[in-house]
Amino acid sequence: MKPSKKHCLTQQEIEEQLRGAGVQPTLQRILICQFVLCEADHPTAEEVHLWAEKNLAKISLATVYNTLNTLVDAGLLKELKFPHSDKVIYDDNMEEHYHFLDRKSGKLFDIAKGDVKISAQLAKQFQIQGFDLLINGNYQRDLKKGGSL
Amino acid sequence: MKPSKKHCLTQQEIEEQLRGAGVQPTLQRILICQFVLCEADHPTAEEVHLWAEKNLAKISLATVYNTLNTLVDAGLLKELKFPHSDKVIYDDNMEEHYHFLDRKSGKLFDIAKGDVKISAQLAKQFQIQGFDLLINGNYQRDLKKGGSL
DNA sequence: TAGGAGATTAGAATAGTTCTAAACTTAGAT
DNA sequence: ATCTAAGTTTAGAACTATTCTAATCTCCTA
Ligand SMILES: [Mn+2]
Ligand SMILES: [Mn+2]
Ligand SMILES: [Zn+2]
Ligand SMILES: [Zn+2]
Repeated sequence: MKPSKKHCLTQQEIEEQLRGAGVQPTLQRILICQFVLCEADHPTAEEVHLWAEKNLAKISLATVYNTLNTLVDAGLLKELKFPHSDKVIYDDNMEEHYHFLDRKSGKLFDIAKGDVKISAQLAKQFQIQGFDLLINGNYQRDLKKGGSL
Repeated sequence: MKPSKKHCLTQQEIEEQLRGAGVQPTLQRILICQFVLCEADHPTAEEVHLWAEKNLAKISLATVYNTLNTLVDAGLLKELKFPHSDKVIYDDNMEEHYHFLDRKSGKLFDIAKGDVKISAQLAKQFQIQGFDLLINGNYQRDLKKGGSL
């Protein structure tokens, strides 16, 4: 059970994705995509920048922000903000979905929309268009099956 | 149907509330409470400050922040943050409740917890402790009964 | 009616992000 | 291959919301 690489893409595939989204595939953008599209899990801009520094790339912080914003505008990334932090986090899961926040670690987990049912009985003035839901609680790794507390 | 004053309190009552919560009822704090507990609806610190300036009180911005934080710590106010804005908003509704955001106006409405049912079928690793829910959509004021679109 | 805790204040500091404007790179058009 | 214009990267300044600092002020109490 190794740290699942999610979806690994070759440099070629990343370049195609960028071009397909109308974004020039520069060296910096390809590198950042390698991280945010393949490796990272809900990273912040700061984390992207730190990763770049450690991985043979000196990319300015401005470029990190520029690139992340470009990817968001191109529809390859979503920008999210949660109440427990001031930092924007970037999400490569483009499905509509919710999140679970582990209070202890601060780690976020994707929750499929279908796993949650929300029904609201509101006055008819309220025309609902969408829900932002953050579930918070405790994430218990390594839980044995049928474990009593 | 006038702009319902929610719950109007006399200066005496405010002083009692403050003292009861272990907070010294200074002039500045009483004034700010008059606004946040009686008049305002999900205000930001900036709005509290602007209101003070217009209402015969020159209160420094630092005091506005100090007071709001004091009221939060004393349990008279809740501090909320939503994804559509960087500013903290203060909520005098101390019941657990959700919010509806009108996309057009940016206005927030309280939604009673009982009006919404949330049920999540998650893996047992996820031990749910609470939900942060923001419903967004369109608020249609002055809706006639049985209105077709 | 002093002493001292606590409150207020102006302004500096901070954090995350965006802006500015100059330098660099690239993609075409010759 | 060369030129040019458009697009990209960059360092650092600017910006916004909030907190901190440290001096002054207020108010309770002995
Ligand atoms: Mn953005
Ligand atoms: Mn606070
Ligand atoms: Zn996600
Ligand atoms: Zn509320």
